[in-house]
Amino acid sequence: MTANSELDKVYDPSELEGKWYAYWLAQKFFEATPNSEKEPYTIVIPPPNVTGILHMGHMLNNTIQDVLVRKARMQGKNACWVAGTDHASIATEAKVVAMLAEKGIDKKNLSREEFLTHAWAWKEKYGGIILEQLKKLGCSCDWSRTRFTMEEDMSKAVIDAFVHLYNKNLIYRGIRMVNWDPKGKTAISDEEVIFETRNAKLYFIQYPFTEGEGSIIVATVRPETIMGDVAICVNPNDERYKSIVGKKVRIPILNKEIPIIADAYVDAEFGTGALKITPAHDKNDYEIGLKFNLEVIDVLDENGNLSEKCGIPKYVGKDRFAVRKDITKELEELGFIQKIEEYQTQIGTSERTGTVIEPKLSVQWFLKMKDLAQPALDAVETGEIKLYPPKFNNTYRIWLENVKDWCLSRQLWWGQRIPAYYLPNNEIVVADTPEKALALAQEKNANYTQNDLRQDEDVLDTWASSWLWPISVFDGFKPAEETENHKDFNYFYPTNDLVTAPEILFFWVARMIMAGYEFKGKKPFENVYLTGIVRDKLGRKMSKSLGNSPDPIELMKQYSTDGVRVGMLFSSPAGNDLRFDEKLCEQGRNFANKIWNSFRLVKMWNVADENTEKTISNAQKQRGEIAINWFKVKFQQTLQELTHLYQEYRISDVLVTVYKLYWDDFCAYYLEAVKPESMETQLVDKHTYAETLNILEDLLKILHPFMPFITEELWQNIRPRKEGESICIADYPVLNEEILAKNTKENFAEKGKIAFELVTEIRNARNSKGISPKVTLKLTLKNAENNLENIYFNDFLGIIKKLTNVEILFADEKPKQAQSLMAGNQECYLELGIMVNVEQERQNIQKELDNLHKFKMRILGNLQNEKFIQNAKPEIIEAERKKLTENETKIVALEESLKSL
RNA sequence: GGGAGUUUAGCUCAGCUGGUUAGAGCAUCUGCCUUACAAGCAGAGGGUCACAGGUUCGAAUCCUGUAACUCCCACCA
Repeated sequence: MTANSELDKVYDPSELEGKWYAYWLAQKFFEATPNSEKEPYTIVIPPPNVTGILHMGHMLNNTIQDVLVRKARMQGKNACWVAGTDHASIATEAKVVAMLAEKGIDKKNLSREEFLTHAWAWKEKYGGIILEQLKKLGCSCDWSRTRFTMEEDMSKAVIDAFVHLYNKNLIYRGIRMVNWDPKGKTAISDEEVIFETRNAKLYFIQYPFTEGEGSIIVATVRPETIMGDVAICVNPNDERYKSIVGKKVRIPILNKEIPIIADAYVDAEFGTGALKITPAHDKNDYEIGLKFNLEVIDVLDENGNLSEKCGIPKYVGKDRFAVRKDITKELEELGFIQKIEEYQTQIGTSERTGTVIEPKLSVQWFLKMKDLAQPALDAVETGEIKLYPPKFNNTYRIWLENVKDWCLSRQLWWGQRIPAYYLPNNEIVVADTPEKALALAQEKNANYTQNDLRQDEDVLDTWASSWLWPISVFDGFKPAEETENHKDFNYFYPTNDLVTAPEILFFWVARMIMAGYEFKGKKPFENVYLTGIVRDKLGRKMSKSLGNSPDPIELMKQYSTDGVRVGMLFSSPAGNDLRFDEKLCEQGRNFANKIWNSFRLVKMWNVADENTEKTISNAQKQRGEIAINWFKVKFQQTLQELTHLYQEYRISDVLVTVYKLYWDDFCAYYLEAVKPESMETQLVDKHTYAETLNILEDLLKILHPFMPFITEELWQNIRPRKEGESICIADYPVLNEEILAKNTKENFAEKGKIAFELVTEIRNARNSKGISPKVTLKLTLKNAENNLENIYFNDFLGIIKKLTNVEILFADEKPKQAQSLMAGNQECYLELGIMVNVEQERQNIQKELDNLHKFKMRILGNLQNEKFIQNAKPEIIEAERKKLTENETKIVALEESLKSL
């Protein structure tokens, strides 16, 4: 009875995954507490939106984090991966408003408190979904540390930070042009505006001169804002208009007089070369308005409807786009429209609500960024913080050098309310609690009571909490006495690696760096790994609206979680967009299956005892011995490579390297070489068996960060394990210099390479002649002294025999009807047992000789070139000479075979 | 408009400071139900390294120009 029958032929993850994840949690393997004897390794998750559900971007991102964390944990570090969610003020508030609307509740009819009650209820009900999904992905987060950016402590940190910055005079209130989202009724940041190319119309409107005949024609896409016009601007060098600068025109319909001014900003080539200046509704116009000290007339209200100020009662309260139509019609009827052209323009829309953004003047809170940016700039410049790939350094620098002040306020309720209080005389006090605010107020006037204080209605931008994330998750803002003198913070901060999408390099990464230096005088992390964007096969970004994103949970069901994790990481180097194809997951699944079956094979074997040991042939034992030596070297060399690749964060290269080691070297060569001779007894000697288990165990360990579930299952079954043991916390293999040194002496790796090349040649010859692998062929090695020691790779002869089904002979002469093969410098003859087509064989050899001669000419071209000898590095010249010798040996051998045909 | 990046096999990507006859995986083709795995085994074919110049003994690699694509920033009404 073999173990074979106990194990399924196909890897079935359905029960394993849940079982092992539960075990890991129960054993608290992922929980980390400060321990001065262990080196910490910390990652804070980029907190997904609390409204979020897992998408392919998360899959990529979190798989990478888990690989890093699991590896660090196995390397004995105190690995701490902090998870949590972001309150995402706009997105969440939008969802809650929509949910309420479905129930027939209008936000307008709710008080702030009522609304927040609904919002919290919603959060409690739906907020944790994504975290549960991350567990499915196998993420080894310390769930006991899960945070939410709006929980009390976290919010307190945000408020404290605000007060700190305010007191440093870095926060100010200003009238600014902001991107107004009329649907969300909030200002949004530049980064949240998406420009879309849309078809629009360009209206050519006449503004008649106040004196004399004629008019100036202005091209605009926004006729509904003419009531907000305060000037017409032309380029000072524009010959057409030079004479009229300083004159006045009348706004059609409104009949208001405005001046013609000149400024170099205006492009004479565009439209008519005349621009209407509407400071309240265009950023550039606003700038010009400031320069010329022009009035600002805001003709729109917060809903995007025309306001009282527009001066035409019938339009007041009407939607901006409706008014555009109406006013166009009216202008046309009155003859003010010269023409209307079709026009393509970039229109800013809100990332969150999709509405067309309205540039709007409003009072907002701003954070001065210039000083904060400097340390962040330096940190990356000096390499104190490293970005992977480094190509992002440039983008980062340029952005920070031109950083603009950060608009902190949002006209929403879901978020941290701005801790600013207005006094009856409109003075402002800022403090973290109403009590302290009152105290401050009373310094101004002792008679003030709490009732005199009116708190600002706005909340802070979501990023005002996320930028503190690496600090606040470790309670870095809490007083020392509440946190055992910042025990967690001091131990886990600065964190090690941050893994995130390049889209939020500025929103989030740069700001976290600023916050780190500003509040703690220390960087928040050392390395930033920027992932690529996950796209579909056609290169389109995956999005809900396109419906081109697969459901990650379904994928994991179909291909196993390990399979999908592998699929995500195959060929997705840092910073490169990933063109996702389910084929990749299939490949991952196949790999899992391969691993599964290699394990089955080993499980089938029976270990020899004292009695049976002697029934095992020496040949089998010898093969085992050589294969073990060879593979151990191979493993060490790979391990060396992996260290290097991990250091450079080349995660997919790590995966591909391990994949090849497992599939090609371990399965195709090692296991095939070591396999028992007798399929009845399946006997292997003790030594081979023990070493095979060791090798398998090491392989599972280096695979574990990528494929946590299958590796745990197999690791648990390799040998008996005790409760509380796990591959999660097993020691990651360390480099063994001894094995590598031994190899330099004995050349296992190189000998194996030549031997396996010969194997391929033999198989190829067999294959091309259509000879079944079952037929044993004769392989004769040319060997003058008939001395095994003369053959460089003699240790591997047994393995060659096993892998190719040949009988190995020695002779000086080439047997009749044999095909010549070269293994390194060793000439071999393979008898295929069929008539060799002499002419065909001659041609083959001749072709090979021609190639060798061509190559020889190239080498000689170098070696006979004086300049090459003068300029090339000695080791290059040496290499060329070696090539030449090898080339010549091969030529001699082939010429001999040609003669003997 | 400004800046950055990319372009290597049918596809996705390696190729570090110039020095093997340019590599891998997938896909394709051929042959195999060979005593773990057909989600597999064995083997093969496939590239003027985007294009044009230049530097060099030597260029996928460095320089210049051109083209295509991508991203970021700005936003000509």
